[in-house]
Amino acid sequence: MKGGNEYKKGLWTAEEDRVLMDYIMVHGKGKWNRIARETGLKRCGKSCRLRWMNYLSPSVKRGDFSEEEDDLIIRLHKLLGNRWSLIAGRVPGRTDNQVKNHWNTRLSKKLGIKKGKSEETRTNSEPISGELEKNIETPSGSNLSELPNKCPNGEKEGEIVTKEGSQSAIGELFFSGASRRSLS
DNA sequence: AAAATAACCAACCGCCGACAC
DNA sequence: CGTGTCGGCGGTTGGTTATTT
Repeated sequence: MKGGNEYKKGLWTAEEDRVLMDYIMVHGKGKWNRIARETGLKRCGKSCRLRWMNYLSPSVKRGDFSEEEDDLIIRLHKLLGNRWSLIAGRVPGRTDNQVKNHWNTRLSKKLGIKKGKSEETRTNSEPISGELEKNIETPSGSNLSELPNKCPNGEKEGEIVTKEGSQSAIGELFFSGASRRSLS
């Protein structure tokens, strides 16, 4: 506390990125809090994780969102509300932070959704139905329920595993998400 | 051309659940 | 079994860039 916290804040430098990359190449992901201790990097574990997840990970796609991605996000948001990690898990190459930013800065505007009334986006009168589920398609055209998890290198991606035999991927999505945080 | 404003993006913060000790 | 630590999530903020006046 006193004496300040030894962790650095703000934008990452190329050198810090390199140290983080090197560590992950050798030790793999996880154990984020060890990174600072073992590499001398002056970043807390959370910051390292965020940097990797949102920027350094090879599975992160950069650049503009395509029309298909926009559409997919809009549909998923209708179903899931602000469950950004769940939504991002269904949008290949996009992170929760990217999806969240994209939504807040562009899509919500595009749809005329006002900030501050979050539940506006998921009206109570709109049940999660099989109809909607059918409408969710990935840019590649495959149905949501058969979408494999992203992350080509086999990294575990969130808690959403489309269990074989599961009749409703949406159900899985929804409840696994709902279990994390109380749905207010 | 300069100043003001808007838009965008990266990163931080606080909270919560899972897990190890 | 209780406590502490860690990882993950969603909301929010701050800095930078683009656009408008």
